[in-house]
Amino acid sequence: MSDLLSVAKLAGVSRATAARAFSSPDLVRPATREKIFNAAQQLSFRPNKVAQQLRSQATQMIGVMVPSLDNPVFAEQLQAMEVAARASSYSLLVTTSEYSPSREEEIVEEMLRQRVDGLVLTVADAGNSAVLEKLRLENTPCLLVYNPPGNSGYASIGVDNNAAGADATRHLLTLGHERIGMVAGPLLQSDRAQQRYEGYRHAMRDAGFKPRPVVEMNRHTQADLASLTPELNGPDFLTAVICTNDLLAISLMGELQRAGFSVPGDLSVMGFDGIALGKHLYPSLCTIEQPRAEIGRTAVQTLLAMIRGESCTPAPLPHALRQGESVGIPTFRKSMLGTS
Amino acid sequence: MSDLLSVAKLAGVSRATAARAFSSPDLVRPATREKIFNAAQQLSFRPNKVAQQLRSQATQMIGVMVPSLDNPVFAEQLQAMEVAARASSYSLLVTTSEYSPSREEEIVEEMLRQRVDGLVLTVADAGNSAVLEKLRLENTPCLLVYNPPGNSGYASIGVDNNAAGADATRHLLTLGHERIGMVAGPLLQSDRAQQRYEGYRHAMRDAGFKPRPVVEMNRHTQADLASLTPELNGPDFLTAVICTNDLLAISLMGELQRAGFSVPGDLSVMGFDGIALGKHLYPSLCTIEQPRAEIGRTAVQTLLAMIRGESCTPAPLPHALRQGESVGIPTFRKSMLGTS
DNA sequence: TTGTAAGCGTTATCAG
DNA sequence: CTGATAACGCTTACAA
Repeated sequence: MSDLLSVAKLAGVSRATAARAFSSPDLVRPATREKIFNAAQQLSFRPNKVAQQLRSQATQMIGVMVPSLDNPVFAEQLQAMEVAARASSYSLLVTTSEYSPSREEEIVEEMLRQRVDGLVLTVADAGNSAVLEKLRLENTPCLLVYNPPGNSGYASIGVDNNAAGADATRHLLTLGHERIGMVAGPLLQSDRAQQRYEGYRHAMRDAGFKPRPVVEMNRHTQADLASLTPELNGPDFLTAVICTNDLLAISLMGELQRAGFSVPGDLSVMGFDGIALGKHLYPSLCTIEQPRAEIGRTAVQTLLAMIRGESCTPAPLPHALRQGESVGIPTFRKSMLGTS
Repeated sequence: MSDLLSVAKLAGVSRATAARAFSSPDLVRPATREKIFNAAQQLSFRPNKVAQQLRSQATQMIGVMVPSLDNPVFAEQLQAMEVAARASSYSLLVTTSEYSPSREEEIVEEMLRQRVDGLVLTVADAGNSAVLEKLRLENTPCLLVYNPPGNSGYASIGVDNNAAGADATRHLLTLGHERIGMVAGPLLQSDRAQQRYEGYRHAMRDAGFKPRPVVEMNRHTQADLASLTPELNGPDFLTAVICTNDLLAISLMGELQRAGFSVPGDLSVMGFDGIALGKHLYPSLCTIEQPRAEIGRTAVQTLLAMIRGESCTPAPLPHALRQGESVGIPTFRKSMLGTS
């Protein structure tokens, strides 16, 4: 591949002049500029970013680590980040940690070696993270996404999970539900799920009801009905559940219906995240919508500001309740209304 | 950030020796090696990949371009690619084209400047693509994913879309459907959708039925019922449809049910892709499953082989019919069975 | 306006 | 086994 020097030679100028023709075209006389561009074309010259990066000590690359792209929340966030980054002529180096702390460390080390200008991470548990500890000693700007801020000393982009969990709960309470449960994936692997649970407990207590223990599933994205069945029977059976993410909620709805339960007739189901698909299902998924695209965009913009040396403390982004057909009035209420 | 030279100085050796301690440890005496490692630790030295890349003229980075990460097919493929790439110590530079040919060109140009070792692309239409034309003049290895091979002269990883479209159709025919339609997003933007349609036509004709024109939606991932309604009424109403991707199918099912139609009672719906979520819905989505993870993995491995200089012609990967509750026996058949 | 020359942090070749 | 030195392709003072 041809380089600047050969372009310069062919154009009959020095390497410096050729370089300037590209980086600051107005510093070079139009005539010579033309000669240089022509030469470049003939040689199909293409500037070498690696060399630029080495020389300028900046890569214009940002390192992104998410737990898994199999969950649309992260994919949708990444989609937005990519668009935002490209708009500022940054590139994205993308990795997935598969929720494993050891992978997290390898990945970050690798990205630091690559000299990314900054990092956008979603870690398992920001309050207790080896990677973040190590990163504290570095001076590469770093920003969290989805992880609750506060636990870690790092800036974070996301919603107030605690408040959002409470909002979800209150929505169900308002409809008349009292026996509300919470369904989560492996809890220890998700600080945000924990916060959502806190919000739930808070709202339940405020309303005078006893919060129940989390029903914990083995996987983050797939509910298994058996774990929930006990809560669906007996005198104290649930009339509604909140899942800590949409995939869990969707698969739970499927399992329930397949087993002959009606949603929301027998059980109201709420999700959390607001992935695009949820709107199109039937019944459509009632959920707390995180502004995934805005989160992605804001993450990029905030990180770029940090890279420029501006210090900034991002505020939580607003979540929203998305109504959906998967939630209804609890059964006992409906009959009361019918007979009153 | 400290560099090799400062490590060397602190260890009291030359830069070359320090370098060797890392790249070929057995070429340096254990004692000095230790000194060097200690010095590196003290200075928290971290090798600079950018410099290595410049020097070695290889980045160990592969450039990936997909249309959009909002569609789980691409996200799931990317997830697998990332794992496979990291296993071979390659990194992924990820971009989205948003189905826009002009973006496709910018992106590829950018990646070539970055000197990625190879490219994995999913383009709108491989048979008629400016990017691919341009790339033909370059010597950066390039591999397509999902795009049908043959049209472009580029190797491609994916299933045989034609055969898969025919298989889908035959599945419905076998169940007794005769009035089968096909629903697609903007056709011109997807060579694979076109091939799937070809397969459908072929299978219909083989069975002695007249293929119908595609019902084309405005968006790739969201069906709108109004466009389909005409086909659902009249004497010639459809009993089954095949959608060119799962998102389309899922949203169509939702719309139908919301409008009071039963799936599959009034209309059987098939998808195409096999995204993970489809299995968990109710009714679960009957679809043609593309082995997304295997596609991602194979793409990486094939590209790495090409980078190593091995020439290889990948074979199409096998697709599979995934049974699902969204497809049933056509109504007129059911009543015939009932009264016979 | 253009040229000269010194790096950016590695690695590889060739001597010692 | 170790050291000096020359690239890799570009940018940027500083000079002319």
